[in-house]
Amino acid sequence: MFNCLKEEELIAARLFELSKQTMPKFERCTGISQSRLEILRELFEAEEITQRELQKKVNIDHAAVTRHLKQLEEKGMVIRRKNPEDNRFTYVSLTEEGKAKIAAYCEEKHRFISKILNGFSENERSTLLNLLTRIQENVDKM
Amino acid sequence: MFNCLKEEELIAARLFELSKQTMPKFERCTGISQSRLEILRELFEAEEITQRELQKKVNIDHAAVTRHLKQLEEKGMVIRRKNPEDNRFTYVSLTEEGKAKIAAYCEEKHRFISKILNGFSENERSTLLNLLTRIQENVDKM
DNA sequence: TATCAATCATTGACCCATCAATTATAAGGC
DNA sequence: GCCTTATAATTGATGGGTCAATGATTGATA
Repeated sequence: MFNCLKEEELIAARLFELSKQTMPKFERCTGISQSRLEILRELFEAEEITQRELQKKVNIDHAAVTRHLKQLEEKGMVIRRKNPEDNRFTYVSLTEEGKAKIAAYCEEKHRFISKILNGFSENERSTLLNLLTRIQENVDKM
Repeated sequence: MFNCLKEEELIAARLFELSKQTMPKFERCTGISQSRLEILRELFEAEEITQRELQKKVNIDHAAVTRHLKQLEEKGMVIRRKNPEDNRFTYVSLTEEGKAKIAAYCEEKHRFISKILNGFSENERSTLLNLLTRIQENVDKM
């Protein structure tokens, strides 16, 4: 009746199901959430970066970024300081301790992803990446 | 250094990004969350079903199911009654009002999904579905 | 120069998910 | 017939996300 069994619907269902199942498993396996690890990785690559810039890169809400950083600061992984030229901006950077910890997280993440894509050929991987990228483009347009 | 630029990592990043962006857009476009709509669709197909069975089908936590149903009940879309043979179980079913509303939601969902998969050929869709299914199988094994 | 608009960061209110603990009921072994 | 065990549902604590409102600072302008 609702015509919900078409292939399109199945794809959407898979995508949804996949993220629903994968997110919590990722956290259990790696010991950190995907968003938080993404933040740390951006910080690692940027050396020092504005909170605003960071927010644009990881693409989650301002508020969520603020809260992540606050917790990371409490854990001693991150330092924040105001831009002396313009007090509205705050720069964020990793502490040495923070940098040291990231390696292990990335290692776990890497292992996790390999398991998920187990059995995929080179060809299949690039096909998949291509298809996902096109979906992403469609979503961006909305 | 952390070897995070491999294709595998890009695929994982896309998948994550996709779900992060799609979920909120889905809700804005359709007026309902994916999980809640999934619950309603299961109820529609099952006529009457145990909360436990429903939980297994939609594959979210018990607690979340309870809370969804409570809200759906308050909105008059759902009715719950205890199994007289075994009071531990509670049956859930849609009200007439609930049934009436689902059609519109599914319509919106359908439109949304079509936009997301815009430009995909029949072939590409089945390839994608196949690849996603294989990822799902890998995730299930973990 | 005093004010208004723009920008960044923070906070509060809310939604949805998880896990762990609790409650209620049923069933089985002694 | 009681006590342990198992199962369903609920509740509480916590984490992560959104949006909307607020604060703080800066820059432009009348």
